[in-house]
Amino acid sequence: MTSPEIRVRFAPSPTGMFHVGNARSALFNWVFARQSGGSLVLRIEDTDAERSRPEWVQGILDAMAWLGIDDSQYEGPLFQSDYVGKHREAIDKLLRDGRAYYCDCTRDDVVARTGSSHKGYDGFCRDRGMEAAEGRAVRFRTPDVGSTVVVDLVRGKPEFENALIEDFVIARGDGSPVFLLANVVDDMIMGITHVMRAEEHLPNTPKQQLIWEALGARPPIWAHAPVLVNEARQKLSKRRDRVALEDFRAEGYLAEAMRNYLMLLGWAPSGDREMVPWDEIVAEFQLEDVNPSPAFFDVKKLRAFNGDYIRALPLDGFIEAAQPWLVSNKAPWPAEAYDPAVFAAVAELVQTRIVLLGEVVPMVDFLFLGEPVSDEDAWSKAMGSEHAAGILADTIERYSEVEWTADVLKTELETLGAGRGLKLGKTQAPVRVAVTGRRVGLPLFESMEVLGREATLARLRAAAQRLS
RNA sequence: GCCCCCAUCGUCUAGCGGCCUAGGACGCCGCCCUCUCACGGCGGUAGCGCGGGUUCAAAUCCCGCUGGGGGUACCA
Repeated sequence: MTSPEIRVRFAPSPTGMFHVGNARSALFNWVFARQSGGSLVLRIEDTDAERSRPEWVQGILDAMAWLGIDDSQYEGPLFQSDYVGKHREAIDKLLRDGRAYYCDCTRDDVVARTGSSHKGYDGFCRDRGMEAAEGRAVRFRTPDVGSTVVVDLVRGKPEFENALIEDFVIARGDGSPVFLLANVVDDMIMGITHVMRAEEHLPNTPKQQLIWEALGARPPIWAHAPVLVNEARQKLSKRRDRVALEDFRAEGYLAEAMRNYLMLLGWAPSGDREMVPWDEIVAEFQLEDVNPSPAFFDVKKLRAFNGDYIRALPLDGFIEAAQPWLVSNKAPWPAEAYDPAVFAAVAELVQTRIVLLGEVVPMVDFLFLGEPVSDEDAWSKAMGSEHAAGILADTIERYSEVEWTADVLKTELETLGAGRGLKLGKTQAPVRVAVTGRRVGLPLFESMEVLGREATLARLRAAAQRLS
């Protein structure tokens, strides 16, 4: 089963935020390398100087580490720009072997000749025998006959007729190598045996395979995973859709939930299971089992997953995971107002009520803020009842003397409401808003017990005064 | 236009010729639990795109159609 010679790579370009599609490709590659005993290479494809930016490189590294793929898990990062010399050598070889030729046609020339902007190159310079010169691009001479069969682990053997593949550019007029070629040469140098990437690269594959063969090497085995799509079933796009991994992380998605969910897009573990321990996913995943049809990146399902993962955390694990939202500048209260013991006292109640870690804040802010948040809508709904003022007054009176435990507090309010013919659900509403500022939240009596008699009474009095 | 890929509930999927009056999960809708909101429990809703074959038997195999998607750059 173990095939040490298997080598895969993840080759993102640092031209924007790391998005969920990148994440899935990284995960697929990593898992494949892991379970086959092979290795993973991280290669940053930074040859598009126009759009590449160094901070995006760090973004890639950080995002991968968050998902559990840190630099101990891969070779690299290697940079494509360090290999331009090799790319140049490959281009020269192809030129020498007659597999490529110089071309000085502009795009406009081609369009003018073919009468169409999407018919592809017409082969005009194929046999003009031009020498190297400033501004002349290099084109790969594709075969006129036969076909190129791509061996793809998820799609079988797509076949492309060579005559339909245009003579594509492999080096620009300024001599710089183009992706199609650089990508192949890098893979060759790095000993890549399996190339797995998203489906959008499938049309490139016959061209790249032709380059592998022209360079005298055996092409890798390919695997094209389906694209991730939005609700309209279009490929996820960073300009149109919310896809930045960093944003999900900032909202409070757990890395474990994210990577488990991502693996489920196009693949399913054995049995009727979805939440699966990571090591089992690593053991079970098979590229051959990947579903070839596009998958909708469903945030609703991701949310449900995240909630499940949060609830599955041991209590101390949950408290730790919530820390960034509790003590950083993301929290609406001053740092000194935060009391870990207070949070610990309600943490279990919080844990079952949130789906995103960021939701801890509105859940516990009444404990750390000097005053409850102001919510006019909640106020008017809870205090609009004719009983509100009376309930508040009675509650203040009773709560001033009773034992301060959740059970007692509850019993007192219950009997107090019963005297007015009200169920607890009704009676607690004005008290909840007075104390926490919100209509919904943690169980009221436990909340008051933790808040303490003094603060609770102060808030009840403030509310009673405002009402009168 | 041309090339290529894809096609099971709204969504992600299980299914790899008979075990399927199609299973699970999310969503949605009820009910139970209940101090609000959740959690949890129970139940329900909803699907094999269409037409031809092949076969004793097709969601599963083949062909066509339709529909969707990707690509079509001196971007990656």
